[in-house]
Amino acid sequence: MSRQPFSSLSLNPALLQAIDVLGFKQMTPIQAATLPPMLEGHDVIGQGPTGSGKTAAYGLGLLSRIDPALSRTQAMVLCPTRELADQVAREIRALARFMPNIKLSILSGGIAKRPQLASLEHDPHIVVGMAGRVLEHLDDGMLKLADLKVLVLDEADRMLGADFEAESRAIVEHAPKARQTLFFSATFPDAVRGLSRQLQKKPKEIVVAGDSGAQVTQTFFEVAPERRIDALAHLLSRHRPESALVFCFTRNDARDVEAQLKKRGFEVLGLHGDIEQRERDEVLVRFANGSARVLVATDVAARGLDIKDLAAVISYELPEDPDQHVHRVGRTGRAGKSGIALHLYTPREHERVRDIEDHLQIRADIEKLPATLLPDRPMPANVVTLCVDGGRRDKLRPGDLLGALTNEVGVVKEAVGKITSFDTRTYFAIEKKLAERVLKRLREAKIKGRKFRVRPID
DNA sequence: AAAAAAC
Repeated sequence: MSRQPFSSLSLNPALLQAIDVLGFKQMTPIQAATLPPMLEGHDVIGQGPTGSGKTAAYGLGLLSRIDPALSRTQAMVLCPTRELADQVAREIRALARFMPNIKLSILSGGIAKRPQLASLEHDPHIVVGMAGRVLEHLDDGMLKLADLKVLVLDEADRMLGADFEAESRAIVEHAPKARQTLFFSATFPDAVRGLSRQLQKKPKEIVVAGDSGAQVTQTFFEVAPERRIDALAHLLSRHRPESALVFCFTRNDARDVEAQLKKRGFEVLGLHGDIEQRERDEVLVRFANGSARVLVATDVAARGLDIKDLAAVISYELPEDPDQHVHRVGRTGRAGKSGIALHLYTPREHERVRDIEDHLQIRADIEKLPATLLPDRPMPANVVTLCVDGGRRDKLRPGDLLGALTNEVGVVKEAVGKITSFDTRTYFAIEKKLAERVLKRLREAKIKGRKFRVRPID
């Protein structure tokens, strides 16, 4: 199939400019297949491999239908985790960068409602969020959907699965009948296709052949339950991936594995539902920055998260649902990059391997662990993440803060790796050997007459 | 079992 440039579509020049700045060249197959029907106003079911640009596809689709001059909520995206909602919001903001004054609000739980209420006072053009908090705002009458044109269910099979179905449906009830409804995911069980008939109108069904993880080498290892943690340490010590996301079945397991690995000298972060949201956000920033190379998580991290250049996915335990396995593995090998996936299973979980084989029509590569496992070889990180607190939003926006800091403190500029900004905070990744010096300079720096709080978050 | 509103 020949790849086409975005310019072959009748996209708004502001969007084409953003696409150019973001460095997107041609459309990916899922983008090329879903954008034309979306631009014509059709409902769409878009199934495409993990890491193939589905967010940009529906992001461009919904932004194309927004009238910036109309201060009403015209598009809404629902996601299954808070971290994913944040990421989707960042991506849409980046695409909307050259559109005039597009307002986007993130409506997720785990944080105070008050700032969200303020953001809803003048209706945002776009809302990205989680079903629960969105429903609260709808019930309170603070979020109004009378002018909604586009509703997106990201990870649609999850949003319409048993856990979220009722909430998703309740939200759809609040939306106008005349709307465009878009479903996107890498996986669509038949049951969800059935639900589409109730929520969508004559959807165009697009399936881009699922070579999810084509660039990922997968290997399965059988292990006795009592050797599981040793096997994990062995795999880490043996492969020493630049970064590794380790999946556990339960929060308890995730907490245990995190603690055990720490005890053995590994630098590890944890991400799961028992951790406070603020901490979860920081953990993800630190991991993405490379200030720890191992992240132990539950399936909260299984879907959608785009962690740049993630080298390895490791299943400490396999999920029961083979689709969930597809999503986990899809955290690596994104956008044509390569990756490895290593999976541990006990004899009694062998059936899960079979299910994966049947479901994905693959032959699992099963390898034996050596009788003698390798000694622990921890993987120290060579960067540190600094958090710069920019104070109140109305005083200084993240962009200004960043510009001010890099100008003022020259050393930062050369030392900075990745940068992530949230509402009032900016995170810098800095090489460890430079960190102390930079930290000192930043602490002394006054920008626009104000002092900033700077702290390492490691 | 996980996630998720919130308490």
